[in-house]
Amino acid sequence: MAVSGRGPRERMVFSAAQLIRRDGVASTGMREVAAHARAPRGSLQHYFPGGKEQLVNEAVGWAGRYAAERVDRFLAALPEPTPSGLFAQMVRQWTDEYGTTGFAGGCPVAAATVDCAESTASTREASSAAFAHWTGAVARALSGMGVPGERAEPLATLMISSLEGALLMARAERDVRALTTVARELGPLLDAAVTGAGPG
Amino acid sequence: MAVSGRGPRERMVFSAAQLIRRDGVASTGMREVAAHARAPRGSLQHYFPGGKEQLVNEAVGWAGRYAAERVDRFLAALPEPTPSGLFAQMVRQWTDEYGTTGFAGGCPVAAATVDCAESTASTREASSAAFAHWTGAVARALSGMGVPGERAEPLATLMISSLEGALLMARAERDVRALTTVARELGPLLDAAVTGAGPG
DNA sequence: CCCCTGCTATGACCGCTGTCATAGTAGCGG
DNA sequence: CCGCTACTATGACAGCGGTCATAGCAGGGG
Repeated sequence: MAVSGRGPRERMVFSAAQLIRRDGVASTGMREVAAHARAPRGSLQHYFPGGKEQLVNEAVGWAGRYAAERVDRFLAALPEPTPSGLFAQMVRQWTDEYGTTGFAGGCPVAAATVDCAESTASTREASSAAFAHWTGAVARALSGMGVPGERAEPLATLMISSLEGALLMARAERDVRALTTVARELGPLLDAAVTGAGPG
Repeated sequence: MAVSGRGPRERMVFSAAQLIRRDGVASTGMREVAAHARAPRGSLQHYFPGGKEQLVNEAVGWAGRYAAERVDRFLAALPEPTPSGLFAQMVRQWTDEYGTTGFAGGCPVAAATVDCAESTASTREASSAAFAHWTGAVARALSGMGVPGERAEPLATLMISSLEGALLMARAERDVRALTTVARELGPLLDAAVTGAGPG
């Protein structure tokens, strides 16, 4: 359950993301990352000469790419794609995890933003890029479903914002209530955008 | 700009919330809190014999009460209260701050959740209670505007989730775009609930 | 003056963290 | 065997963290 990628470098980035999303950036130690990845401690300074900052940034970047790729996969798996269906899948991924393995982890990008937005410029930029990557994937998916171009990105932002916030509440409450609520409440609004009739 | 409350104890709780929402829980030191509050270091173990955990929990509780009280004040200040108007005010508070003092801080409850949800049970409970307090205030406000009772809390959850998530994106991007977007996109949905016609 | 209580003041301790320095090993081309 | 490169192995260091121990001070009742 701990190690998956092939190379030690890849494993360390993956492990960093795992630990960060559980304990936050500051509480995650370099030695801990190496141990979790079953990688030698000496490899840290070899693969990440930029130190912890570099490792964290790569973990955040990996998380952003992973989230975007997940969106693509959800889209491909939907029999007949609708915005609400996609959002339901995105939420479902989390309710499934929380139902089976518990409420240990949140989103690593959120953790990096909270911990480093003010202190570490490069990490804040990595978080921003990760959000942009993710938002872009969702917006493209919406466009492909018939959502007008100028409404795709705002709706993608709304989806990701709601998901991130509901994740926070779900972890605090140890209950998926907030997640299922936002999925249910937002569904009709998202599907209504396919017709092209939007607000304001 | 740093100190406001009267007693040293109150000031330390307030300062803790300020520093936590900027740097996260783990990166905020006790000595730093005392200095920020212009309070003597020796008072820490006097007022907070439970250590950092107690101080953090009280800061989170304070933030929850403050958020709820803010909602009440927004409600009272609105000429003719609507759900979208309330949400716009809640969002506006943040866009104003980010416009004037910069993107240094986020929500202390979010920070505490990210940093302590898995490691410190009492802090996770404090976060949960803070969210519940806040959600309750919003739900009561919605009810007072004519939103049906069974729809008030889900919508309140949606509002707070979207706000929290947009806060994360705004800090990462150093741009209030996500905040204004969720306010604009969610407004019509919220106002539509006043008529009583809801989804599903 | 004494004692007690609320609060403040400091210094020390220990554990942990990121980082560096140094040295070692494995493999390989020549 | 040499030399080179990629990677690993440790030990040390300096800094900072929360916490504890101890002592000081102010003030008020008796």
